[in-house]
Amino acid sequence: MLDRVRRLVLSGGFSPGAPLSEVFLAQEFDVSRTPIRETLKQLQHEGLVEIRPKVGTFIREPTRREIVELFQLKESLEGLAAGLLARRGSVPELGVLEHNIEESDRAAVDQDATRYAALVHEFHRTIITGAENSKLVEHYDRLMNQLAYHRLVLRTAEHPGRIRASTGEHRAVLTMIRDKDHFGAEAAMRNHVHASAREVLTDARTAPVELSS
Amino acid sequence: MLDRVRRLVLSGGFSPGAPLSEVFLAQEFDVSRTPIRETLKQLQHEGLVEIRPKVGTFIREPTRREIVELFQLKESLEGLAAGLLARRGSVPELGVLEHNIEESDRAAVDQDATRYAALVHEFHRTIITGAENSKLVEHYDRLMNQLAYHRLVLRTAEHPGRIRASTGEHRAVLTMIRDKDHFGAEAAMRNHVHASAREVLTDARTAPVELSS
DNA sequence: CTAACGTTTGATGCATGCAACAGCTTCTGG
DNA sequence: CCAGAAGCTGTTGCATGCATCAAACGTTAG
Repeated sequence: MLDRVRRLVLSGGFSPGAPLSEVFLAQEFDVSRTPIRETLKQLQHEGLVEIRPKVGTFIREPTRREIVELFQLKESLEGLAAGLLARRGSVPELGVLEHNIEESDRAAVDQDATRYAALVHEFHRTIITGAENSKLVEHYDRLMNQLAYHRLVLRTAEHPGRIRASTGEHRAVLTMIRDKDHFGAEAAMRNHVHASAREVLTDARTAPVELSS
Repeated sequence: MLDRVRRLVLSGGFSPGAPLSEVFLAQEFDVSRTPIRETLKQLQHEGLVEIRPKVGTFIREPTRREIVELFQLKESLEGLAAGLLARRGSVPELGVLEHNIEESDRAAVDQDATRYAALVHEFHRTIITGAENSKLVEHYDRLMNQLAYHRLVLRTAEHPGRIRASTGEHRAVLTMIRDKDHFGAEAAMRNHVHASAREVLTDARTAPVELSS
């Protein structure tokens, strides 16, 4: 139930601020209001919706400031993941990551933005899960849900210049992991996420952003 | 409602694995099962309890591995916070932190472990909130809830040796923040959390721990 | 015309009741 | 004495109904 409602919210079918009536969702999923209510409370806890008591539930649009905050967190968490992965004894993910970058390159020259975005997502997620820290995965997922990934990133993926820079940064991260340089891997990943965040934030709107330094 | 039940769980009145019956909690707080159910679902999402479908809700004891994972995250998040704080233009928290360390020193010489632990907690929390990143605060709170702070840390605070080392590390962090050395502040904080985690983990049980490097 | 007020409406908040199921207990056949 | 099955019990899962309240609307006095 939770996943189904979450998917509905993240699908983008509703514009931010749109009301999510309990009775509507109940009819939509053919259940009673009770399980819907439980679900909405959890989604509120995830930051995806806002429940105004006695009024209703609304899809939450993160403010620009919150997006900056989320990217700061993303940078930290992904850096941690890359470092942990580089520290592991054997890293069976290396092959997957290598293959992913090759595919990404191909998608880049084909200008296939959708496929490229999917590959980038897979690259990052492979590193997160490869860190073998289940709590990190939980926090990361939570983070990415709030970032409403698709809306922001898919738009960015349409820029060819960004595509090239991104695969280069991915290669840098991969090299550090292969060399078991956990300090370098963390730095490379943080640099990559930082650059990517700056790109997304300057692209998404016109207002200037200070992400930090 | 959520806070009340959470406090009850964190109070330590129930041993890990103890069942949390909905009807019991409903009577305890003099409400019906419905709001209790909603609350438990959220606490499950926070990782504090485990809901076995059709069976019941139980207080969740994190495994040793999960505690290690949580400390890895803690190190990363607190490092981020210290760095962000050091980057801020003006840092009004400096006075509070300075005062806190002085009080901590006093509590240390008095061997007042409880007061010392409270001050340490306040020190860390001041830095977290001082980073001015609301999402970071959310994730941090979530993290600390799962760590069942009191149980692990209060025990550690009883070691005088650790007390002295800890205030020293606190001072190092504070100095870096005052100097606006965000790189150093992050490193100092991570070092401090790492050492503290190692202390807690080796103290809590007898088994050896590899936190990382 | 405007501002304040009462009314209406639509939603949530919660209590309650029933069905369904996991796990334990007990009974029975060997 | 033991293994397996049947039922028993306590719990959750969910539907439903009523009370409550916020916001919108219309009404009326000034």
